[in-house]
Amino acid sequence: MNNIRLRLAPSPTGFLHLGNLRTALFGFLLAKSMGGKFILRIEDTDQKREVEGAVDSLLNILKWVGITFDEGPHIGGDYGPYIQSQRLDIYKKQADELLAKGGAYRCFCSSERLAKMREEQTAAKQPPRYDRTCRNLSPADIEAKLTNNEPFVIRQAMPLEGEVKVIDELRGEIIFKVADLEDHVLLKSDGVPTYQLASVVDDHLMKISHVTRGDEWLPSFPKNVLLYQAFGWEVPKFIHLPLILNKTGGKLSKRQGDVFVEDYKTRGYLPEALINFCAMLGWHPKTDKEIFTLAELEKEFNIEGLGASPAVFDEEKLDFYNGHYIRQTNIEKLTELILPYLVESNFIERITNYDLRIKKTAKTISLDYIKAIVALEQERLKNLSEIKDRVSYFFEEPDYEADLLIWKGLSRAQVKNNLSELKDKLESLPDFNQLETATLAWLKDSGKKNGDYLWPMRVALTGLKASPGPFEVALVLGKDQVISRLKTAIAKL
RNA sequence: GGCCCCAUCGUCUAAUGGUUAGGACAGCGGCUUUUCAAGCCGUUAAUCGGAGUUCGAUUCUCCGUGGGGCUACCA
Repeated sequence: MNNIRLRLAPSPTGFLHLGNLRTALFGFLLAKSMGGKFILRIEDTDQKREVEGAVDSLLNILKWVGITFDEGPHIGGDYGPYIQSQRLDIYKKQADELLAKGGAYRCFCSSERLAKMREEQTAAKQPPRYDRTCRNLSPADIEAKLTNNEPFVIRQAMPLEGEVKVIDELRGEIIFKVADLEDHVLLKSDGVPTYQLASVVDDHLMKISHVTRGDEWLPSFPKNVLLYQAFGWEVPKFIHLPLILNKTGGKLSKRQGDVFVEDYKTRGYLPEALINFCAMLGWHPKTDKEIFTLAELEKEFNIEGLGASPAVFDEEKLDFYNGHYIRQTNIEKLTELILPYLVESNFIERITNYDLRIKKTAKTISLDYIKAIVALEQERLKNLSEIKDRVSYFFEEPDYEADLLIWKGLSRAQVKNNLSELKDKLESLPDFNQLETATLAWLKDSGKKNGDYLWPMRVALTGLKASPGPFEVALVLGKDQVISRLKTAIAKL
């Protein structure tokens, strides 16, 4: 066992979106590929933004895509508790220690004063920054305020001059001037730590070896490094992952439509597709291979393949992956996945588990009937929910304009005649299961053109411009339905 | 405004101080064919701009430009 440990540290403030999923995935894959552990830690230090049930939904959706943890609030571990709100005493102790070491100081400034200060700074075209008033308070002053029960926060005391060199694994060395760093708040006046304190303390105490986080944290990276140093702790490796952008190059947000993983799930995207797609967004293997299962990624993922530039999320490529994995799925499983969509769109109802019937006609149908339909659509679907727009004709008589029956170059009368001939032919078939070979042979022998008969037949059965082929549809529908629909079509002409 | 990050086909990306700048998605064309899809074959399309280093820069440096992020007692 090595000492590689990575963590996912989400705030329970809502649903997981695609960007978070990718961050989670990369952390997980990095941990697994290096033979390390992956830990879940809940960062709930902002009680105001917390959303009820967010942790459960997060756990569910991660489980659905296949991301698992070795330690976390739901399974325990040697470094718990794994929920920050249950670690308040730890942060308090560490903050006091830092106070004693001189790496931090108490600040008694009121939020009113701070607001006014920032206002003045902005007006004077100065960067808004804490003016360090309380940094130079005498011990006597502090003692007096303390006995007076004045509320205070604890701020990190940044070095006054020089620069900080930090190393990001993807970008290399980044140099910050210490003068640009603010003495930010570490511990709020209610005793709850800010992210800056809690994450550093926890990453150290939980022995995290590689910190993966979004690159929106890059500006506070030097402060974090300084904090590690002030504590006298070793700085872990940092990997700041680039953001995912929407097609217009902006930040992913719910205003742009579906960004939550849950949304993709309900629209019928498979976890395999989401995983493969996210993995290729910012990571590339050494070869040209672009199709990867989670298991393969767990072996082949690496830091070297990671890029530092932001990536635009392209749903067409996701569709490609999803179509691919839908085609890979075996028919039993696919049927299982698609059944709920058929129920939801009121085509069928489930009396008991596999006791199915067509809703409109109350006709009982078998699971095999659904399976046959799914088999026909499998190679056409880009996502599961599309099924509802393409298979209505299996559950009700199709409704269409008579003109649709007419194949190019034929007259109405010819089509009508062709359909009649075809109907007679099919009716007289000794074995309906042989309809394809029999019909094709009949057309060929009598010198007829396939399209002149098969297009009208297909439309008569489906009512659609585009659909699976007439023979496959006919076989699923059964002889009686086929003859009946042909008659309906003939009557239309 | 200040600080920081990023920059190769429309999109995701590969490559190296010397390549016909490669692959994938999308697009387009073809094959197949009763439509659609799938599959196969082919094809259009890119190194942000300007200096510098160099025999040679897409690659290294600088300056622009563009995009993004941060700038809270949020994460």
